[in-house]
Amino acid sequence: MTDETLTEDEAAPRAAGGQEIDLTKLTDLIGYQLRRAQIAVFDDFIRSFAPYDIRPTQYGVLTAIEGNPGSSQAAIAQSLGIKRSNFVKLIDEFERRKLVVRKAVAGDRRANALFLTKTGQSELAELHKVRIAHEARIAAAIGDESDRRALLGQLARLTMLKG
Amino acid sequence: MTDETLTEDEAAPRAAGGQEIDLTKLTDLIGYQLRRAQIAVFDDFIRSFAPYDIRPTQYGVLTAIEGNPGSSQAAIAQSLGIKRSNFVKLIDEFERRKLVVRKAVAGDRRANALFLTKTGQSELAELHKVRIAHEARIAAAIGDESDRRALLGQLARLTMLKG
DNA sequence: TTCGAATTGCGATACAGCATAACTATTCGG
DNA sequence: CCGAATAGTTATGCTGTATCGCAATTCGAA
Repeated sequence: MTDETLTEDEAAPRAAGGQEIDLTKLTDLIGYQLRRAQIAVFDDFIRSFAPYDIRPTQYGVLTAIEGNPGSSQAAIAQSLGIKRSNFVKLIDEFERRKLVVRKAVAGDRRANALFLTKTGQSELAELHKVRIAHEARIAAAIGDESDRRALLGQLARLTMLKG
Repeated sequence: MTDETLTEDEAAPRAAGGQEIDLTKLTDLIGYQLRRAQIAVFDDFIRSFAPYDIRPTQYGVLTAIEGNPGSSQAAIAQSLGIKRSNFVKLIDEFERRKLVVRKAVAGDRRANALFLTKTGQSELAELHKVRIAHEARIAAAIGDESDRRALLGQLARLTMLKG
C-alpha cells in the first residue's frame, strides 16, 4: 500500500498479461486441480478468519484441543501432522493470547496437558460459527449433501495413498 | 541420517505418541481433507519425479511451455499463478540444465519468448510417462473413469470460488 | 508526437511453513 | 540400575511465496 500506481498483478484482474495460455494438459491432472482447489478454499477460509487473526492450522489445533482436552502436546501435534518442535510456538502464541493453558500431567512430569481457557472456549465457539458460514459457501459450490459426502470420501481415499 | 538412535517421529510409524485423538470435527471439513489429500498426492508425485530432479511446479512450467511455445515469461507465469519475480530463477535453472531457452520476441524487446530445447522436449516426454504412471495410481484410488471425471469437476468448481 | 502510465524481466529482501539436529529433564524396560 | 526412549524446547536452514523497487521498453491519450 506504499505504491501509488498499483502496477502489480492484482491490479489487473483478468484481461491483462498475455494471450490465452492453454493448460489442458495440466487441468486434467488430479494433483494440479487438487492444489488449485485447496488454494481457493484456503483463501476463502483465511479471508473469513482474518478478523479473528486465526489461520487454518490454528483453527485445527484449537479444535483438536477442544475435542481432546488434557492431551499432551506430542499427541495433538502428531495427530495433526505437525512436528513437536514447530508446535511449541503455536502453543506459546495461544498462551500469550490466553486461549490455551499448559498444565502439568499427574504421572508424567515431562508432558504438558493442553486445555482451552474459558476465553478460548468462547472464542472458539465464535470461530465455529465462521467455519459454518465458510463451509456453507463451499457446499454451495459442490452441490447437495450427497455430493459433499462423495467428495469427502474421495479425498479421504486419496489421503490413504501415503498410509 | 546422521543420528544413530533414530528417535524421531518417522521411526515410530503409528503406534507411538499418545492415546487416540479424535479429529472428527476436522475430518468433516472439506478444506481439511482437501489439504491432506493434496499433500498425499503431491508426496506420490514428488517421489515419482525425484530421480529426474523435477518438482511439481517445474513439471507444470515445462508442460505449459510445451503447449504454448513462444509465450512470454509473464504469460506463462501468470497462467500458473506464479509471480514474475519468482519465475525468473525457475527459468534460469531450466536454461542452466539446457531444457528451456529464452529467445527475443519480434515486436517487443522487453519480453522473452520461451521454448523447450530438443533436450527439453525429449526429457519432458520421459516425464510424461512418469506422470501417466503416477496418475494411474491416483485413478486406482478413486474408482473408475467416471469417478475421476466427477472428482475433477468438483475440484474445478471449488477453484471457481476465488474467480 | 510527446509524455505519463503501464508492462517486462530482474534483483533484493522478508517472512511463513516445514524439516533436522541437538539438548535437558524425565520415564520406561530389561 | 542403566541404557534407550519420550516430551518439550531451542536453534537453524531450506523452500515457497509475497513485496518493493528498478531499468528498459512499449502503450495510450492528449
